[in-house]
Amino acid sequence: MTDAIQNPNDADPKAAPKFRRRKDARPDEILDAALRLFVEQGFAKTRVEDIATRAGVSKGAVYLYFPSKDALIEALVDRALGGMADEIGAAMRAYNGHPRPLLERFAGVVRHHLEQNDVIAVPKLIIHEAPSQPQLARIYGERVINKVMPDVIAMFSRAMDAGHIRRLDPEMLVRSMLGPVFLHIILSDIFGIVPERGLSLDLLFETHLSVFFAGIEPVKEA
Amino acid sequence: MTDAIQNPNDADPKAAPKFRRRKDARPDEILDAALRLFVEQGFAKTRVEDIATRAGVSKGAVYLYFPSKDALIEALVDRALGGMADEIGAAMRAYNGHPRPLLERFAGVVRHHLEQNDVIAVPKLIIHEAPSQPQLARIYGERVINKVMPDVIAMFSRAMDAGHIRRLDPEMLVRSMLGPVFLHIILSDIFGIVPERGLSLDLLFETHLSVFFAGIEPVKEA
Amino acid sequence: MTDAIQNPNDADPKAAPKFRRRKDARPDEILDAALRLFVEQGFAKTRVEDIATRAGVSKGAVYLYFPSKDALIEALVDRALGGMADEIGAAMRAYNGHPRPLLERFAGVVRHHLEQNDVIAVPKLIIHEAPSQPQLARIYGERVINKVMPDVIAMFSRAMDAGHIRRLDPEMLVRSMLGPVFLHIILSDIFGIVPERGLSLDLLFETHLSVFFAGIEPVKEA
Amino acid sequence: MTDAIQNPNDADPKAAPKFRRRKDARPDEILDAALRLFVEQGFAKTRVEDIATRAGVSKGAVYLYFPSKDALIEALVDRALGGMADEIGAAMRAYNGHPRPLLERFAGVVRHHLEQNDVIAVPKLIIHEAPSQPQLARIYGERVINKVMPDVIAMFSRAMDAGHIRRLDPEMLVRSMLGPVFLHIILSDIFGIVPERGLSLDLLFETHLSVFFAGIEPVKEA
DNA sequence: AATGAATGAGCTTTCATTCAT
DNA sequence: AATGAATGAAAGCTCATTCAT
Repeated sequence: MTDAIQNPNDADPKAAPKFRRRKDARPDEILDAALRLFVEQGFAKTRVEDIATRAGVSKGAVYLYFPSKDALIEALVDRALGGMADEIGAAMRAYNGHPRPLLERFAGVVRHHLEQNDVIAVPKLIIHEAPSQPQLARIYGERVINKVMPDVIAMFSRAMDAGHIRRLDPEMLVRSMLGPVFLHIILSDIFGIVPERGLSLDLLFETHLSVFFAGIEPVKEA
Repeated sequence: MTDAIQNPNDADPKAAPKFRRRKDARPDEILDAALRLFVEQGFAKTRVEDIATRAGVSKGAVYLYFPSKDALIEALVDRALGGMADEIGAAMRAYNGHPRPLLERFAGVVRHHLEQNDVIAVPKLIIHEAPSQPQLARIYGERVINKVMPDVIAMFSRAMDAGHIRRLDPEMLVRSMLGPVFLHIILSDIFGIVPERGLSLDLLFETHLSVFFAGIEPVKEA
Repeated sequence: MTDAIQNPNDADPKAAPKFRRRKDARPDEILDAALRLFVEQGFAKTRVEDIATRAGVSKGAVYLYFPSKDALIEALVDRALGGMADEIGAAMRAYNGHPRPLLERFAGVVRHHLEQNDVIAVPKLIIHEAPSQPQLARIYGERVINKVMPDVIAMFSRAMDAGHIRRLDPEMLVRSMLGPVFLHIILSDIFGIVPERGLSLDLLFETHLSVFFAGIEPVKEA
Repeated sequence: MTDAIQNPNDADPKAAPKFRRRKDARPDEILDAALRLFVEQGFAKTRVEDIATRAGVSKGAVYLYFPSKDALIEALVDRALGGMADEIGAAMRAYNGHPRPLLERFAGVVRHHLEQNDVIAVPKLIIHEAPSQPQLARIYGERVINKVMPDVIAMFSRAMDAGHIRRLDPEMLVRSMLGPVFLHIILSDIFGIVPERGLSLDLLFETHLSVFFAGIEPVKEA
């Protein structure tokens, strides 16, 4: 899943004059090219020919693997629906202690992906294209968000029951947990608003986690 | 602040409840129609003729007031840039006490607009169209976000100096403050993910503010 | 006829706050404006609104006097069909001596119009618009050219009979007489090819008439 | 010289009398269709779709080879700029005797093209479209007229120095030489004015050359 | 399997013409 | 008589999709 934007078409197209690319690589290369261009310029502004060129194939070849331009964006979402959601869900369900260690572990993973700028591309794409491709948002919402959300909520609920954190609406707590990171991404991605100091992600996570965990700590009796 | 997308028929000076119309209201009516359609279906999928029809005029009339389709989206952003940013900035600069009352007041305003679904439409539009219309994001970023952000940051800094809240990076604190609300909007708007219980906005603000303010409270000495 | 481009809209449109322009001036002012613009940019590239503006009236006013844009160009040709053709024809028919004095007199008239750049505008217009407005060329050809041509031919024939000039096809002689002037106009008008020295018209007429008259002189017996 | 509008199907290297077609001939076929229509109806009145239809392709195919409608007319002029100007110039520069034989040879070439109605089409087009496409006139003027003119002038000057013809302004002499032919073309093309007797071109050249050469003959001493 | 020339529906934009005021 | 806002047909151009090679 993480190779979503891994090997777009490593520079030299005719470097392997004999080793025909493993057949199955083609569709993925096309999707990689499409994802990049969709994120860069939006779905509507991206021409199928551009995708083909970027993927190092001909326009016609795209249609050998995908029946339409719309199918490309759907395939992109499909490809991104892989294990992650299940993994996260499983981890959440299996967890029982104070949320902090678990969430800090996930923070590390998210940070990694943000730096790689890979997996994040698909959600970004969906946000941009949601109005014109509502089915995407629906699919992604159903297959990713609705899959993970209940497990996170349940994890928070257990933590409240166990007294690890104070009692709050667990569904809204998810927004408090993810919102700041989400906003940070949007600000830097769309508006190019990046804090002046270099390691902004470090600072973001440090600050956010500090506030969040202090904010959900059980109230200390006087 | 509320005039960002105010109904162009307000403040009608000289009755004439049925005729009138021409010339004055037109541009605003067209922008209203455009905004609605752009948000509903995206800029690319919206045809100029649709906008005209929705505004109750002919295709040609749109070009009487706006030189191109692109100009429509720019005019929309321009129209939304009114006083709001200045007002918020001024309020922030004038403020000196504990952030809570100030932010709760703003929470109320934001809630109101979320329920009206008016002013929020333009930022939503920008988020969707950012890749294909980068100049929009730039303008909005420069004229709104960069205008308000420093004042909010300064307000947080003063509050830290005064010991009202604990010392944290104020720039990141802005993300912690706004992020959860922002994510809530995106989740409900794009993915249609709405908490089952009715008054989700109440719950959102209650939970978020509770966590946020508890999270930034000065550390109590042992 | 020579006022065709005389008074387009002498600068100040509201200089005569009381003396309403003689009603009948309007159509002529519109035609003047139209002729200028048609010659400058061609018929197709000229918008009715531009004509109206140049004439100092509103777009709608043009349609008060002319039923369509096509009608403008036809009216222009009509207006140019005035006396000149008849005058020239009459002069030709009345003439009986050696062609030289007569033609030199006409050369002076042509020179004058070339310098004024007025009457010449309509034939120029016809040349440019002939393919898209064939009826214009037809009318002009029938009402001007075919009217004058026979009289010139007859004049040449009489001159041959009288032994003033040598025997040549009189119809072709007309081309020899007018062609060089015509080409000079085209070269300077379309290609901007103007001889370096200043008084090119002087030189043109001097050279051309010298060659022409020497060329048609009766052959001297050895 | 004759390749200016040469049939694009010449020189077909590998038979295939029915298939073939694609890719190679297309641009020329489109230009041929465009030229015919531009000359027939003018640039503005000709729709790209008409050109496509006439060329036997679809509207889109035109844009496969030419980026815009304007580019078509420019390509037409470009295509016509081939060797002709150079050839004529070279012939003029190389020539030293009495102008008559040289010019009579060229008269033959011109006659031929007039009968073929091929190369002449482009200058005609330029004359008609000059006001709306001034760059065409500029290009043609620079690359054809200004290229040939100096050589013709120089040739006349040499002939004067050698006493072959009498001393006249050589620049104006060019107009005397070409003007009658030019006017003949315009008269027949635009106004449909054709002398009644059949072989008008024969008569034209005979008369014109007779007058011209008699007109420039050195003055005989008494 | 792969290509890329060709197609044509669909969109933006222009502007002659109309008509309420 | 005069205006200029409004109309909508018409045309240029794009690009997803097809298909002969």
